[in-house]
Amino acid sequence: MPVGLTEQEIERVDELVGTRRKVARGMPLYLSGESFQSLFAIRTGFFKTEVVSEDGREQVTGFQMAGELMGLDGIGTGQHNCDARALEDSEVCVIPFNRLSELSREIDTLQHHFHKVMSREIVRDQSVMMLLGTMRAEERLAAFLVNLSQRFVSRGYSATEFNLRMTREEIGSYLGLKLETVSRGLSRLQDEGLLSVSNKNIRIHKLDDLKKAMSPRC
Amino acid sequence: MPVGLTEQEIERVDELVGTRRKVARGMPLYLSGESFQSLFAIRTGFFKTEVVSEDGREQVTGFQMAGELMGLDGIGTGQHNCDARALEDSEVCVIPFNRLSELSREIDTLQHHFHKVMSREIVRDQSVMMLLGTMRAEERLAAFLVNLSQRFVSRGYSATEFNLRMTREEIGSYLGLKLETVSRGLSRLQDEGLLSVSNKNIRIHKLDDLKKAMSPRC
DNA sequence: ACCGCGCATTGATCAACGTCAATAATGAGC
DNA sequence: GCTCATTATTGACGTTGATCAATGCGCGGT
Repeated sequence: MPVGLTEQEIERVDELVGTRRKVARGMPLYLSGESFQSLFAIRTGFFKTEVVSEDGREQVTGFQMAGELMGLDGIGTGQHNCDARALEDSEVCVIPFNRLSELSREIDTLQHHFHKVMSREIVRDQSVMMLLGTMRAEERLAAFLVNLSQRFVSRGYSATEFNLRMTREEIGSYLGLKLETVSRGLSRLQDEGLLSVSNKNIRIHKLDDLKKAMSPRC
Repeated sequence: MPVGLTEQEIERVDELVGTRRKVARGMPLYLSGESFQSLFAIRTGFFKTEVVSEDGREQVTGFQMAGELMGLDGIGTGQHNCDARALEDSEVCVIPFNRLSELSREIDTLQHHFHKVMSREIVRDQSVMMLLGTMRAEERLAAFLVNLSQRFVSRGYSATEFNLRMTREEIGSYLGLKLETVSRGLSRLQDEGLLSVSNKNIRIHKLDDLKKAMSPRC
């Protein structure tokens, strides 16, 4: 993943990425409480991460797609702090964390890259906090769809047509809304002509207006 | 901060912490957009961090007290992504990030400690996401006060009596509530006999019940 | 291909929280 | 110590999104 490495360094980073692991749709990659040993880089597929609080509340904390790194939350305690579950048949690279630590002591580009990835995860979480703390239901939905669109396009897929891999309930959990509110919100965005929804298929007609819909109404 | 270092290592970590800096109440430690150079460890005082979105929305993303580290969000982009502002006259240690990087390549205890701190920040942010996404107003307030209480007690202060350094509006921003709702919530917790509020002074009478108030009603 | 269950949509009602407003209390600065 | 601006409290009312409920649809699994 990092750039600017010598041939030899690239080789060593390659062998760091030990094994691959397939995860069938619905199956966990790891569960909260399990001992943390490795990070996981998604090769193909789609995941959700979910935290469960002591009193039984559940919340989806993120959706991860190809190229993204999972498991960073486990470093602090040595145990995973959330469940990671595949939303479709997926494959990940297993990155043993102690080997990553060693190697990043020798290759400073790798070290720097790793620190940046962690930092960006913090910034991402803070923008979700902002979404949950200040946005209204329809704004949250618009922000969610625009974010997905951007991530798809940066992977070479269409910015304006894609399939949701998650249910309305999972979207709602992520956005701090009930599934009915998600459904109504999508219908409303459709009525406004910004997009078409057919089950999990989304076609965005007016991406600019959808971005505007992230801001407070008129 | 890390433990288990040799004499010599401790010395080197000490000289890593270059200078100290005082920040008067209300003054910024750093602002969003400023070039990121250093992390800051709080020696004394109290801070808030606040993000401002493009469309002008503001949200307090955290309150930091002595011993806590600030600035991690800047590593990813090389620019600070939030404003950090002192809520009372404060003093911080300036930790130049490139020197920390170098030193953590040589002292693996330091490296590991730093990774843990970043990871815990991610976990903390996720628990705030859960608070914002699933809790009701009074539950959020209870969780906020219990969290403050725990952090005070771990610093040797009273778990049951302390002064809030922030306004109702700042609490509300952090908890995704309006200041009136915060005020009403505190009054309600007082009516229920769980605590006494007198402006910024909080006395918790029933810490156990306050913890229970974090869970869904009855 | 079919079946059945999970998922989605939509409506009606309600509670929680936001908004607007008026007043009171505090404390920072002179 | 006084004053004024900031902060906090409380009430009345409005809006948003949750809840409860009923129906329809689609897709995964056999």
